[in-house]
Formats: sequence, C-alpha cells, structure tokens
Amino acid sequence: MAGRKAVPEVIWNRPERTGRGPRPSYSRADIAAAAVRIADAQGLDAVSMRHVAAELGCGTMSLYNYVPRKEDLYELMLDAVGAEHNFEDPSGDWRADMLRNAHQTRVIMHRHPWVPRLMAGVYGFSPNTLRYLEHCLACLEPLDLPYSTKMEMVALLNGVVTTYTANELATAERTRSMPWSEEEENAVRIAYLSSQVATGAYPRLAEAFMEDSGPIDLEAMFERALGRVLDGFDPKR
Amino acid sequence: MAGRKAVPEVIWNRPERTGRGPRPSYSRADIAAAAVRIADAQGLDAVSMRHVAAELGCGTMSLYNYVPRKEDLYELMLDAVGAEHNFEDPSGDWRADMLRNAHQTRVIMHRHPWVPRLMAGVYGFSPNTLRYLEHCLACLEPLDLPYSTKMEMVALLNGVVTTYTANELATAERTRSMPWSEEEENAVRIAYLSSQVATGAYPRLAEAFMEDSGPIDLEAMFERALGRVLDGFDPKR
DNA sequence: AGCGCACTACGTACACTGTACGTAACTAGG
DNA sequence: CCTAGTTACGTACAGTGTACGTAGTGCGCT
Repeated sequence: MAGRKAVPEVIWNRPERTGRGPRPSYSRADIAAAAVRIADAQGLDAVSMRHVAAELGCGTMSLYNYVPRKEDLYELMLDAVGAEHNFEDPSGDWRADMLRNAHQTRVIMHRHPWVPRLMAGVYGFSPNTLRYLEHCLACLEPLDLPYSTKMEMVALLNGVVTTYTANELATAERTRSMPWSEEEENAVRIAYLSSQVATGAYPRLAEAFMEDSGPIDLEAMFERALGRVLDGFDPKR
Repeated sequence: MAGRKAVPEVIWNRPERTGRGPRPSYSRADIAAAAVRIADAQGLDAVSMRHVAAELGCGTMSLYNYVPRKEDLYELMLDAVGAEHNFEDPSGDWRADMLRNAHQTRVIMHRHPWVPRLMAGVYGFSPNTLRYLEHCLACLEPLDLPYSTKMEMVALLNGVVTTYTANELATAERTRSMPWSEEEENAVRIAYLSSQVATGAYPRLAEAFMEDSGPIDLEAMFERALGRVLDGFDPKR
C-alpha cells in the first residue's frame, strides 16, 4: 500500500467524475477557461495556483482535486486554446488546406501570446491535439505518401509555425512584466546590435544589414517559410 | 534623478570591469560555467541564484553585481554553450556546410538538454550567436541569393533543429525532477495514446499507428527534415 | 436502510524562489 | 587625499508549488 502515487499520470485519463462523493463544483473546462483568462489578461507568469483558484472562487488547495500538478493545468490551457481551431471539410487541395491550418494556428497564438512559451515545456497529446492531427491527416488524404511521412510533415509544419510565431510575439510577451515598453526594449536591442556590427567583427552580417530590403514583412516571411516546407513534400515538384 | 533604472539593458553592453572599485572576483565566463555545470548535473530547475552563487563560492546577492536579472544569467548560459561550436572554414559546398552546422548544434543540445527550453524564453543575440550567424553567412557565400533570404534560411533551419531536438530531449529533461523513470513516463503516455486511438474517434490516426514502419529512427527523421528545408532554398532544383 | 469509503473542500505550513534595500570595505580618477 | 562608484553580502519580503490533516458529503454495497 506504500508509495502508490509514484507513477506517472496523464490527466486526460482521469475521469472528470467518479460517482462517489459530492459532485465537483467546477468542470475541467471551467478551470482551463479561468487560467486562460488570467494568462490573456495578465500574462503567463500571473497563472499561479492561487490566482486561478481565486478566479474560480475556490480555495487554493481545492484546485488540486482537479489538477494534480501545475503542469497539468498547463496541459488544460493548451487543450482549451486547441479547441479554438475551426476545422472545415478538406477541399481536396491539400496544400491550401494545410496553409489554412497553419494560418489558423498562427491567429490563435496571436490571440494567446503565451502559447508558444507553454508549448516548449509541455509534451503530450491532449484530446484537441489529437483532433488537430486527425484533421491534418484528413486534409492530406489526396497526397500519396506513407502516413509516417505525413506525420513528419505535420510535425515540421507545426514546428515552423510555432518558432515563427514565437519570434513575432517574443518581445510582446516579455515586456508584459517589465517596467518599460516594447518599443524601448526593441530600440535598445537594435542599438546594441548595430554597435556590435559596427565593430567590424562580423563583416557579412554588416553587409546583410546594409542591404536595403525595405520594411520587414513578418507575415510574408511566414508565408514563404510555409511554402518552402510544403514544397519539400510535394511529389509534383 | 528619479527612476533612472527604468530602462532596458542588454547585458553584453555592460563592461566586465569599469576601473573604479575593487576588482571583481569572477568573470562572466566563470559565472556562466558555474550555471552550466549545475544545469548539466541537476537540471535547469536547479539553476537558482542561490545555487549558482554557492557553486561560485560567493554570497547570493553578490551575483547581482554581475547579472542584473536572472534572465541575463540565462543569456550567459546560452552564450557559453554557443562557444562550443567548432567552426571550420567553409568548404565551398554550402549544403554540406550547413548540414554540418545543424548537426553540431544538435550535438551541443544533447550535451546540454536544457538548451531548447531556454531558447524558447530568451531572445536577443549574444556574441556567440552573432559569431554563429556570421559563420553561416560565410558558408552560404557560394549561394547567389540576397542576404535577406539567407537569413530566413538560417532562421528556418535553426528553428527546425531546435524543435526536433527539443522533442528528442523532452521526456529526458522532464523526468529529471520526477520520481519515476523516462521509460515509465513514456509507457504511460503511449498507453493513453493507444487507448484514445482505440476509441475509433481518430480513424486516420489509427491507420497511421497500424502502418508498420519499423522502429522510429529519430536521427534519420532529423536528417530528412533538414534536407527538405535546404531543398526549399536550392536554386538548382 | 445504513455503513463505509472515496471523494470534495480548504486552512495551515514548509521549503524555496527572485530580488529590493542597507551597510561595510575597497580602489581608481579628480 | 578624498570621494564617487564598485564589490560583497546579510536581511527581509512577497510570492511560489504543494504535502498534509481535517471536516463534510453522497454513491455503492451489503
């Protein structure tokens, strides 16, 4: 009977209700929503067990009835935003469908700028992740490739979406808790960068900075990156 | 005179020594090395200001003379591992050179499994990051593309390397602080996954799992992903 | 019907975190 | 020389995740 808890657990395996005992006052969705609300409004660092419990209107330790570890709260949050995906029936054009999925993911991440940071630390497939994977495979039906390759493609594409969007949102999320603005932060970093480049230690980097390439269009870069990755899988090319 | 500190700062702009006052007992390299040592041995979560100070052999608050915020300590750590890159003169074959760089990055991350997690939270270019970028541009010299495109390529490639390696190291780093083993953790996750797939809610995913694709070779997947990304930039194809 | 057990709820407590602030010693520039 | 800017570091505070104990609740079983 000793040490029964020393075993890993996936939160999605826990039944929301067992039958025995008083009925839970909150659902998993309630909890996830509360945590997401806090993260959206005050940043990811404000998501503490105490805050979430307060937002729900219950005692701190009551939360642990629903969520055995804080990490699981994170999983709940990611699953909740995963539910914001709005799947349409595959059109038959797998390329267009996958681009649509990628763009939708990016939009969701812009709505919840803390998502990329959470993704780096949480591994595992929540129900909505599985739904997303299934949908991607449906979109890729017309493509004649083994499933293993399709999975690799989805993984690669998601990785690109996450890293790109993470970069876009980097300073935005960072400066939440800082006493200065995003513009000030960026200004300082750019000043440091050009001072370094000006030392002459990085000649090619210097050339790259000189090259007048007009204003940086992050969205266009994103688009190009997606295109290139998809190209890599297109048997027609 | 009020609020003079309310300005963002890049640690690399701070001189290591100003001349005035007693000479510092430690160098930035000492501090970074101490932090890296702790992270390697006890995991990233063990890297606290107190631990690093103890490892150095000084009082906790003394650290703040060198490192204004903990985040800057992270930047020092990333820069330190960046120094482990062993650059060779470009061979003229940009594809081979870039593959070499990517593999080297992966090896370094395997040596320091906490690197991917740090990368997700720290933004900014340390001296060694600049050195790395410069080297990549040197390798790409034979390629006739605008610098902007080359930079996009380096960014995309690094993103892929990071996400892939992060996935490889995910459970390894996670289970450091857990009372169970990596194998137990993976077993539970796989069990959950197949139970979900078995419900029939994800038919295509089920097929994908059925498809007998032999043992999963992560390194080969990594290789293929790199190849595809590079293909996307190769004007010869 | 009613016993008992598994569950909910939650207050208290602990070890630990980052870091603001104050004080003492030290050293180079004016 | 002197003084302003450093280094060094102890104390203190607000905040964190969560182990543990206790009280109440209601389903399932006998």
